[in-house]
Amino acid sequence: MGHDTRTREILRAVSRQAGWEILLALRQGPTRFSELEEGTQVSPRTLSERLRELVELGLVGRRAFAEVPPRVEYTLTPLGLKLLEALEGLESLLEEHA
Amino acid sequence: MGHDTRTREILRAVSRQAGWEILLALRQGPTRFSELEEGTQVSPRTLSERLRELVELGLVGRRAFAEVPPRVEYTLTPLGLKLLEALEGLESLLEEHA
DNA sequence: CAGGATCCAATTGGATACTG
DNA sequence: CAGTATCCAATTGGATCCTG
Repeated sequence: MGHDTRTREILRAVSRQAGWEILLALRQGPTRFSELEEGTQVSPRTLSERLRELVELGLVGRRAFAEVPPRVEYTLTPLGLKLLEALEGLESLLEEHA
Repeated sequence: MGHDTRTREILRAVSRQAGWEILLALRQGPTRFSELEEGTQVSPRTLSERLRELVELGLVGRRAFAEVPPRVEYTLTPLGLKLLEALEGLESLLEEHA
């Protein structure tokens, strides 16, 4: 384990269940838990776990509103956006080479 | 599931056990199975599985020599090298932002 | 609505022993 | 040497039900 641990954690999170889909969805703007649930077709258990990871890694922001019923919005952080763009760059690099 | 499946498989493979370490080791030049085993500290089971994936994905090349005892050398393909470089670029992008 | 808790199934990976 | 086979432990994720 070296200084690259963080990068690997990020790659791991993104490549795991619903990771990539969440980032794509959030690029459209702030998104609620239930919207992500529909969009990603993933179980609440997994969705909440993945979101927690992504928030912890600084890729996703979480904002809770004191309302009834409760509302929580997830957003892409600037870092999350950069990552997503970098990954898409990587994607086209791989496509050329296919 | 869309056209990005391949990219995700690649990210997944690299972020899994010994994935990244294999690519790093291979950049030094052709490497044998046993050398990778020592270098990555991973079980033969996992190492062989990961290598098979990476070969299948086109990131790693495999060359077997008809010798006794047998010799097999793994190398980085041009695509593997590009990927590694891209990932390192991503790494420094993430570090700035840490 | 946004999750947490629980139980279970599938996947992943280690340890060890074995073979072409 | 370069793996494969087997058995087992740990991790991951789905389904379902529950709650602040």
